[in-house]
Amino acid sequence: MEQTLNIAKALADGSRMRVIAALMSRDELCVCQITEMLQLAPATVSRHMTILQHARLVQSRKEGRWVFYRLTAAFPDLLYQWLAGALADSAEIRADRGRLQTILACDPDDLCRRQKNRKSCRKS
Amino acid sequence: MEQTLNIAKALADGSRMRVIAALMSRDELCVCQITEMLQLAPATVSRHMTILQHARLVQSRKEGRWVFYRLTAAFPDLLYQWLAGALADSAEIRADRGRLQTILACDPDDLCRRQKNRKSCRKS
DNA sequence: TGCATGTTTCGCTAATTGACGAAATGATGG
DNA sequence: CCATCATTTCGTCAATTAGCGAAACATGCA
Repeated sequence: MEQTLNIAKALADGSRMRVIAALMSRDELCVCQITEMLQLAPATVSRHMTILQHARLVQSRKEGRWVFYRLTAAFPDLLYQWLAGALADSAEIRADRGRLQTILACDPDDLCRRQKNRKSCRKS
Repeated sequence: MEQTLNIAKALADGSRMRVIAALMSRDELCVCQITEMLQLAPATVSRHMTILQHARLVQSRKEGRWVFYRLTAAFPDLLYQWLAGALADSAEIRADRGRLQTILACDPDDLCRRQKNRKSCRKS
C-alpha cells in the first residue's frame, strides 16, 4: 500500500496536480517554467517536484543549468487515463495550458530572469 | 480540478485507503465493522467516512441503529481499476481482508459490544 | 416515556505539510 | 579560479489534519 499511498499523497495538492496535468500535455518542462506557471517560489516548486519524483510520477533530466521534468514511463496507465478524463474539463488546467503556451514562447534565459525583475516575459 | 483534488485528498490517508480497499472486496460494511478493522476510535472513523463521502467515493445507508457504507455507483471506473491492481499485492490490504472475514463472522450486536469489553469477538 | 446503544459533532492537542527566505550546491562561461 | 545563475536544502512559521474523549443526536425497545 505504501507506494500507492505515496502516489495519492503526491496528487493530493493543487499545485502538484497542476504540474502533472501540465506534463500530460507538454511532455517536458523546466523548473523555471513550472515556477512561472504556478507563481510560487522556486524553493517551493523544487520541494513539490521532489515529492512527485519520490512517488515515481516524474523524473528529471539535467541540461546545463536547467532541470527538466517529465512523467515517468512507470506512470500507472489507468491512473493516467483517469486523470486525463477527470481534468479534461477543468477551467484551471485549461488556463494553465494557455499560460504555458505563452511561457514556452519565451527564451528560457529570459524567462528565468523574471525572478529578478519581478515581471513576466511578454508574448514572443 | 476541485472534485478530482477532493478524491486524491480522500485517498491520501492510510486508513481511508484501507477502507476503500475493504469496500472493494466486501460491498457493504457497517461503521462498527470498519472501526474494528482499523482499530480506531468511532469518532475518528466517522470523520474519515465523512471525508470519503464528501469526495463521492462512498455512500451511506441507515438500517436501524447501524450505518452501512458502500462504494458509490459514481466511483470512477478507471480509478477503481488502478486501485484494484495497485493494491492487489499489498500485505496490509490482504491482512485486512483476512481480519474482515473474522469480523463479519460475528453478530453485529456482539461486535459492537467490543468497545465496552475492549476485546475482539472470537471466531464463529 | 425512559433507557440502552450506534453514530456523529464538538473542542482540543499533536503531528504533518505548504510556504518562504537564506544559504548551499552545481554547472557555465569569462 | 571567479562570478553568475538555476536549482536544491535548510530552518522557520502558519495552516491543515488525524486522533481522541465528551457530549449530542438518533434509533429501537421495554
